[in-house]
Amino acid sequence: MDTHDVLSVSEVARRSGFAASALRYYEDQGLITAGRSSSGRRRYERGVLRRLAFVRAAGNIGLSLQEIRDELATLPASRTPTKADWQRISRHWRTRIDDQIAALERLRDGLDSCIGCGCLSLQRCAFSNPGDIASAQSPGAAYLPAQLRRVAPRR
Amino acid sequence: MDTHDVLSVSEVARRSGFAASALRYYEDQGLITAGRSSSGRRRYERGVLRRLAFVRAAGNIGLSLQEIRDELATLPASRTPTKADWQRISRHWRTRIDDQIAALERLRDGLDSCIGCGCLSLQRCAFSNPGDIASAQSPGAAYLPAQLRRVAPRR
DNA sequence: GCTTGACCTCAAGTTCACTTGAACTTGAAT
DNA sequence: ATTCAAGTTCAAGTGAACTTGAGGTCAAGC
Repeated sequence: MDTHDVLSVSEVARRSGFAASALRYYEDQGLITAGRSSSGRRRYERGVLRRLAFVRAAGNIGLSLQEIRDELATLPASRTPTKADWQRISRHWRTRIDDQIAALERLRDGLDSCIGCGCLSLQRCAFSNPGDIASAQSPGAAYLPAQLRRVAPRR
Repeated sequence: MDTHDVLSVSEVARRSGFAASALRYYEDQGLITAGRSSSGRRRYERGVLRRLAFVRAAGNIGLSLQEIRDELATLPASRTPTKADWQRISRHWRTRIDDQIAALERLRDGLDSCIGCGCLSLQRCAFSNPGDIASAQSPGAAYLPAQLRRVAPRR
């Protein structure tokens, strides 16, 4: 079924869990590459599965396809990534995840303090203060990291 | 500047931090309401600022506009929400945030274990296992709650 | 009386990450 | 020989959450 370590679209789709259309899209976007058979069909090297697993994992921590492509570009295209490669990337991801967690914790704490103080108006509440009201003593809406945040555009 | 406790679009935009176009959109979507002046201009009651702060906060924890509308609908439209109203909602949000944090922590732990074990292939790694490889001993990609997850469609 | 600026409506555009559909070719099996 | 599944390209559609643009109204200030 697998002639020469080369995979068809449907095989890659099945084994990666991505739809064939997504694979074509990713190729279009430069995240993966594929060779062609004599009749024009895509032929994937097995390494593509590693890249796709990477894509999924990166997506799971909230990276955009653009960012994923950039990060994939830092992995040497052909050879299997070294431990150093992986550690560099995972440090990056780890930081990102930590930031997200910290942001959510701040959000939760803000919510808790809102319950505690019973400030129902939400207007002077640090939890969602968008810069309303002259008494801007709160730190503003700096609870979430950019990717999660929906902030009042400053002024 | 504020005649009779009534606010213009630009005032609400400034004080809520939402663009005027967003305010019109939210009205269209039934998240807020506005009266009209004799010449057809929007006239907002001050309460709209509370609702908008609510919208922003809810958006920050990842609720869709649809969900926000549903939750706003559980607040009695006219009167100021009671402490009980707020506690019911905030319990809901609190749970949601906790889930998100827990999901990210699992993701981080998965990442850490990947660094530890040096499994560069990402293929049998629980961190991003998309269901590839017969040795499906890992729990699958159940790391993130639905809203954050990008899972391999099962089969 | 005229310009300015704030406002109005409604349709269409934007971004992201894909999916869907139409129209066509290929390789293998019956 | 024909039928079928699997593949191809390219254009257009999807949905969420808005924004932008065109074209028009209205009240106030000079």
